[in-house]
Amino acid sequence: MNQARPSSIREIANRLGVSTATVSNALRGKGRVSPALASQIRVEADLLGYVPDHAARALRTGKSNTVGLLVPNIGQPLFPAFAQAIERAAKQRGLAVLIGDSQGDPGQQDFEIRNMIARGVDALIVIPTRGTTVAPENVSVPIAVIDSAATAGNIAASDHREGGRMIARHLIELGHDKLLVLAGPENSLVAHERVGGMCEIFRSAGIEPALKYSDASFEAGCTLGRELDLHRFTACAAAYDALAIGFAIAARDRGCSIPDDLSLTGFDDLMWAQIVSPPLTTVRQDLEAVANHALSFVVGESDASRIFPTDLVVRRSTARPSALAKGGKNAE
Amino acid sequence: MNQARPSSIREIANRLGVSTATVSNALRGKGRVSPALASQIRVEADLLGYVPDHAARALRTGKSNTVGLLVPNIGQPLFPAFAQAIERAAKQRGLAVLIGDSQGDPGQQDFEIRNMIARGVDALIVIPTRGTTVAPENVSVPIAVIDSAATAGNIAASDHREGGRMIARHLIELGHDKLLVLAGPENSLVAHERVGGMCEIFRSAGIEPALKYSDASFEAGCTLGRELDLHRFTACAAAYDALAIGFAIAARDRGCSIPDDLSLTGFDDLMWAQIVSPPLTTVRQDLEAVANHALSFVVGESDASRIFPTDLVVRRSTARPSALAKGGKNAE
DNA sequence: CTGTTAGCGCTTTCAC
DNA sequence: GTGAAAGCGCTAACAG
Repeated sequence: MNQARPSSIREIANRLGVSTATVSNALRGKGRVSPALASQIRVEADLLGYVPDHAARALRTGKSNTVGLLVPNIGQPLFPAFAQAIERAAKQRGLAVLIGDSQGDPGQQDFEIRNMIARGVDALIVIPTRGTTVAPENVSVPIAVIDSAATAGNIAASDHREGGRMIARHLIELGHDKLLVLAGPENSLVAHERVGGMCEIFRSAGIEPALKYSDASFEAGCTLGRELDLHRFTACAAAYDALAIGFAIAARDRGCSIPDDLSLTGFDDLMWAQIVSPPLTTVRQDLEAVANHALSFVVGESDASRIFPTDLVVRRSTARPSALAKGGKNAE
Repeated sequence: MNQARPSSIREIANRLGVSTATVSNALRGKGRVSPALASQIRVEADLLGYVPDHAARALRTGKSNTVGLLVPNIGQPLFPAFAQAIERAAKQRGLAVLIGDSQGDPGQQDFEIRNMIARGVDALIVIPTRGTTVAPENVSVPIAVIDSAATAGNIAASDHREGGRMIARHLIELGHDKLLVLAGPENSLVAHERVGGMCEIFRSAGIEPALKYSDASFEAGCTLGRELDLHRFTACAAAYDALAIGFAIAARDRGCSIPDDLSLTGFDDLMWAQIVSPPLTTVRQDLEAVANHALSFVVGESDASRIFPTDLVVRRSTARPSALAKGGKNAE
């Protein structure tokens, strides 16, 4: 079945006794070709199953119609969802996505950036690994950094800070006043924004929350849930769903009931946030919008940095503190 | 910072007064170049920050050093883990990965295959969307299909059938005799293998399990857990972790305690299988090995189809049926 | 050992 | 409207 050499523009040209330039023009609707000839060429082209050679075109035009996407760790929740959103946005624009995984390693991240540029991507979309900065200087392709409003060079991100505020307001409105914040990694700007937003609101309500830093992982949440003195708090706000879920499991093992003894919130609205029991009150990002803007930027449709609103998703892991709502479980 | 045109092989050649061929040879260690000249060339090359032009090389050699990876839905658990394994295996061989998402749509899958080939990938790795076949005929690049031993043209897969047998043996050994099997989608070959393996063992033990087909999703598991008559069974074996987890949640809501009232097993060992309560007995695939073989195949290091063993992971969701183990919870 | 030459398949002036 | 020709940057024959 496989013809050794796929047919080229020249083959079409020869068979029709026209020039390659005309074929090229006809097939791309550029230049001026008589409608009759043009359609004749198109017919011949798909008769031969002609497919333009990508490398040749890229060499000639200097554009590969490919973008690189660099994620910290595709195995971690949320990044796949991001990748999917980016892929969709790219496909929509006729771009392909070269994927790279930094595996949480800043060195790998640098390497990948170089590597992708060497491979001729037209643009780069980078979700930076924690604690790294991506400097678009010294580099010949547009780079969109997706992280947080506080990140230098950030181009598209969710409003993590406002998300934090929403969570905090929600807890305050329920009447909570003894707050534990699982703040995630100290060097994560995203976590820093989320926690910063929460603390703004707590403090303006005259509450000083207890902050606990840790990894963003489920396991870290477990550890914290096992070790902390839960009785000192009426609510716990985590900077990541994974953290909250780990915390919930550990807390339950200790006989702490959520939300009766302690309200709990997460952040990200992972698929699993609605699955755990009780389903988690959390904040959802509009990944589609973020991805879309990142692509708009790198293809030059937009030149601004944008921050996108998030949604508070109230589920059953939050309730009034039991001291206020005596006898009424899950009171709204 | 950005020099408009990155320096080419010719620039190096001119500056050193040698030919481009010599530079090319020197830089790639091919042909014969005197060591002195070669090192001189290398010095000049990285002085100029020379980076070979990928498109030009691809055009000339006909190889892009890029593989396409096509997954059914990167947003679904397990596929990200796969993608990561493939990416690692590819990077190891100096290949980049162009990622495509079929979004569960056979049409998209076809489109993506064509598209990637048109983009000049050297090879394709396809995890087929349920109910589809990928015919490597009519196509000019090697394709490795990753699915199941029963899939036509499969090149690398886990031994889903033996995994099913392991689960079944484990349940039989515990003394279960009233079996419910959540069989997943009827048109999934992977599910079919898993369930087939389970049933082999159950039947040879004289047990006829009840089979329930459904989507592979968490939600489908919930529905089944809500609707089925749980008292008729001592154990439930699901073809997917997601299904098992959904089932567990729904069953618990109905007051059914796992594993006391009902043992439960999953399949895949998702990150969440160890997180749910109780942690799920399940089967783990060696994704790394599967990914690696798929890559070996497409680069021509291997020409065989291979099936890889799986591991039974026993956790706390399985126990002896309570009728046998009266008074002892979680008896081993 | 090193240089010359001839393209890979395409797009793009520029002439007709 | 159409064609001739140049050349993107690289590698692979072959000649010296």
